Amino acid sequence: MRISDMIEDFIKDLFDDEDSIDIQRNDLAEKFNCVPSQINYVISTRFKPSQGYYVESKRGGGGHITIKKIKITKSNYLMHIISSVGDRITAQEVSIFISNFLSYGIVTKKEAKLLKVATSDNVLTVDPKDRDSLRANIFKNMLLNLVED
Amino acid sequence: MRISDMIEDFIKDLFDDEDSIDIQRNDLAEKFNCVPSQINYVISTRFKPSQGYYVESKRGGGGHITIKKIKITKSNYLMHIISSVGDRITAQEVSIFISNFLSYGIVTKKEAKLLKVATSDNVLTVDPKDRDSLRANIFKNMLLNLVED
DNA sequence: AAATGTAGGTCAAAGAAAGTCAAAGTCAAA
DNA sequence: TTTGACTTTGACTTTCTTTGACCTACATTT
Repeated sequence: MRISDMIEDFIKDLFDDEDSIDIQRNDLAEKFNCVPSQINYVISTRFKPSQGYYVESKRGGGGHITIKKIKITKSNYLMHIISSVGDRITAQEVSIFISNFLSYGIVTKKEAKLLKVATSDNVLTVDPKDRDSLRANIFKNMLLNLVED
Repeated sequence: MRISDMIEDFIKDLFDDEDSIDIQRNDLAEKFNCVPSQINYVISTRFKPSQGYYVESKRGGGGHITIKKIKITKSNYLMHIISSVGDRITAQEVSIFISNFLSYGIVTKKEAKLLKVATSDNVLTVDPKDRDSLRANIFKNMLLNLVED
């Protein structure tokens, strides 16, 4: 079995009822006798939004990586959307999603506004060729955090 | 947990209904077994004026540090933040803003999560040198949408 | 007024994590 | 048997925290 797979399993076992776990990259790397960056590899390939995970981290003394698992019990509608959105998405497509969310009543008006503004062309002041992938990223991660517990 | 975080929490707990507190740098340092300048570090990273606090101090015998909470209404508060955020902002600064929003009760938990996600380093997959200005943009625009009509 | 003691302030170096990226390796499928 | 996707590795980078040496300001004595 590959090291990456073992690390993946190990991390998934840490979610024992909890829906959020904390790891230290270096500790984990040491436990598995691999380079620290392999932990990043595992996280970026196996704990993606499309797989229902949200990741954040902090560097420096006391640094750590937090992985949150989204419970798919109730509203798997959002989860379904998240995994169906690819690597890139236009503002127009996002806006269609959002109006559907609104009409299904799965987001509030305010949440809809936040989603919209954070993914709008005006706000995403980056090279246009990179905009749709940045937007996809922001959109999916925001949706992850709207999934009900 | 980091010492700096414990000191931050300790200080925040001192605001028990009061909107102004007094501390002695050396006492606090001793309580937490750290060097006095660590108190300055905590204050300068977590209690900045732009984050809704303002700080004054006095040296010499009977010296002390006073930290005051800025008291204003919700939309004024947001407007204050929006105008005080410059062209660039780090994820850390945003995250402090957000925890203040939460403790002032001016955003819901979900809104806080959305703000955080849409401005986090992990999600803003752009050239790091452009990240802080993109973040400032997204953040300020999202806040504008939280201001009550 | 000068000296002394008591606070707090500053800044840079050292330390502690995590992130990035590309090269090299592996392995199955075409 | 070549190709291409996936994995492993490591050098280098960035971010955040901790520490300490030295500085400045105020108060109290002499």
